[in-house]
Amino acid sequence: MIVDLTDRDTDAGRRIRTAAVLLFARRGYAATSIRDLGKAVNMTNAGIYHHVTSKEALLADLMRAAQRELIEATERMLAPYERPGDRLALLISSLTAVHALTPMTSRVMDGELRSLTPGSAAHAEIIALRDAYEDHWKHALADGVEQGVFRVADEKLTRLALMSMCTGTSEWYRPDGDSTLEQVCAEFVAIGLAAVRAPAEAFATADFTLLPEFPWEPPHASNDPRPDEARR
Amino acid sequence: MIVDLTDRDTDAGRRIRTAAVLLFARRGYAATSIRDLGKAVNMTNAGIYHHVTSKEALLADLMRAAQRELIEATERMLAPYERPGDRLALLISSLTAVHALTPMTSRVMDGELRSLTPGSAAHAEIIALRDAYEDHWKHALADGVEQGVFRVADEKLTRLALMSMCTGTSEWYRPDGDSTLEQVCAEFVAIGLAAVRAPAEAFATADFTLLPEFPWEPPHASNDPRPDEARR
DNA sequence: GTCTATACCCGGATAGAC
DNA sequence: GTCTATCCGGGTATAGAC
Repeated sequence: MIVDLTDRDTDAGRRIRTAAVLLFARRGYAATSIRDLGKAVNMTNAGIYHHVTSKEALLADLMRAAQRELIEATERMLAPYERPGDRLALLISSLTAVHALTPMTSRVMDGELRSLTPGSAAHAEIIALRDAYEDHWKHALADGVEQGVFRVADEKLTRLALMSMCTGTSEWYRPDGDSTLEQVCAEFVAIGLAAVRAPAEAFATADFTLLPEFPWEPPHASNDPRPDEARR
Repeated sequence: MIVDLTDRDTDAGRRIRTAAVLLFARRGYAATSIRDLGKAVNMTNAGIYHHVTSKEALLADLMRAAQRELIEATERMLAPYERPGDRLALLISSLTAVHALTPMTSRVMDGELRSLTPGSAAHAEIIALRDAYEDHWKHALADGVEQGVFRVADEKLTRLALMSMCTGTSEWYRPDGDSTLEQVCAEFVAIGLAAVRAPAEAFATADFTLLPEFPWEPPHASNDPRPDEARR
């Protein structure tokens, strides 16, 4: 569809993407130069352009792949389930887990949409993908309300509140923190189902092996995320 | 303490700060140039420097003032209350209301800490202010747990989850949306108290007249926030 | 208090050697 | 596939006229 692609499946390509995700997540896209990227992978800025058509195309590629994988993983998880309570529980725990386990990719995905030129094909494409993902949430909530198992004041408000809670993990979750990922997800599912006044039953639990894979996500390291509060 | 101040209380100063908050919130600090700022207030870039010592000092000033006002407003609200349930309810609804009513300032406050040079006095100062604010949350949760009125798996996890929910409103809340601010706050308080397993009693309600005032916050306009999804 | 002009640097991106 | 060298625009910030 769009030929503006970046070098995949080569070793240099992967190293560049990994460095780009790290730098874009930490400093932001606008504050990261191609020269910074070059330094991070021991190349000159000109070398980068052998693997990348432009800085913006690189960002778009990362975001496109991340959004697509999130959608596919979500659909893999939801497939066997029909009940809105199960589907909402899976949406909450999978979104939480993705943000906790791949915080750098998630931060780029959630925070750099504004860096794509408005009106460009890439910008429109990423928005469409994000909307396609969010449709799963809209439908789960609408189905639950329609079937009378959810009681909600405003579906949009509820959806956005729960999504904020889930995506927030990319800012603070640490694998060596006080809670395991399973505990975080269980807690968030409990909060979410309480928010829609769903009766406390047993609902589906996320299978983390179905999560998307981002081969370029840098390892969950030292001071990231929130390097500014490492001392806590 | 720090003399690196920006022109306050003059008309030009206010117009510059208003434009800066708008641009920093929309495009990000790094992607906003002093020339952009000049265009927005009908000045050349050189004119800006008559009111601002540097771009970074301007950002620091905005963040410092916003954090200070948030802290002061929070303390005004909390003052009459002792019970952890009341205090948590007020923390939730005031943080939500501030992010909903002054989304641009809030987005800068929450998202641009990384744009202050690490190690600079301003960077350290803003972190200290943010920590001072978050201490109110820590104490409310710790007190509730200690007094046996809250039951919580991990206090840090709970605090960060609830704060994410509250701050998220700066990304999606619209005054002309389906819910009033009072409804949003009430819903979030209910979710928050459920998250700490607090018994359902009557808790204090936020008095919005005690909220901080940001004289530079641009009016809640047309497509902001989330200009990319105006069509929804 | 705002302008024009300018210093100086760094940004994205390309050409062409090796 | 990576380099050096280069183009050119735009960045922050300052000097000095009005």
